[in-house]
Amino acid sequence: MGKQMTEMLKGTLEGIVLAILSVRPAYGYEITARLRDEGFADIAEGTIYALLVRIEQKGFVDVEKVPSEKGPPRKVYSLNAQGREYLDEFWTTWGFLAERLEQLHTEGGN
Amino acid sequence: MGKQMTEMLKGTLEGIVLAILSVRPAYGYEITARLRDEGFADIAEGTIYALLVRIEQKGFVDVEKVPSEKGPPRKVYSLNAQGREYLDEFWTTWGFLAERLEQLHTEGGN
DNA sequence: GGCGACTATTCAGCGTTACTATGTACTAGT
DNA sequence: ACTAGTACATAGTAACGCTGAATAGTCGCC
Repeated sequence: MGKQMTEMLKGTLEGIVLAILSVRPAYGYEITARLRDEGFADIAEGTIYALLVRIEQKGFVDVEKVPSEKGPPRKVYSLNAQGREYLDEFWTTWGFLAERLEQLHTEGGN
Repeated sequence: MGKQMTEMLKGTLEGIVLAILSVRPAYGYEITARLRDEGFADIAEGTIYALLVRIEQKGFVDVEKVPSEKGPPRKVYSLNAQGREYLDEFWTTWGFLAERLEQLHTEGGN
């Protein structure tokens, strides 16, 4: 992946995953696959799992272990109230940043 | 500043500064002040200076020392061809990310 | 029954980035 | 002198995503 994208994902990837979980619960492998499908081709699996551990420790998600038909049991994550609140803040922060950047982009001309 | 913003700025702050320089050359103190005016209230001076050193070392900017009427001489940075190219890439990367996030935001409903 | 392919999670070590906190230096006003 | 404003610099820290590898379960094929 481009280094630019790597750095840009810092802080936003967490929001992206929370946003995915806000639609419906999901487990790590599934999230990774979905991100790949949606164009984030090179996000490392390890990155997602580490992120999931982090948001669990922060208390943004509830976890349930569900047996899988194929392979080891899945850890299904679902967004809780605290996570939803944090996601709201995320959208606010993102909105501010996106607005500034759009302004800079049109200002700059190209 | 919120921790969310801090993390989100990683990777984008560099683009923001390059975008500012693409309009016209500027020096560190000036850039910091402008960012403050534009709502990035709590960006530390040290952050900008460190960033400027970085983009200089990467060869994205040309530097000229200009005496100031008040205080030490200014280091005026101007975007060069390589920096402009990198800025283009930045906008492409940013555009992709912004598109994905907007999609997620409307999908998520709130 | 052994092997690869797919599913699923975990972890140690690394590089990059922004923040904190502090220091240096020059000018002007009181 | 002293303070405020201008202007730049840097050492140390924390957070985050990536690399690369390990572990473990299930399935189908030869």
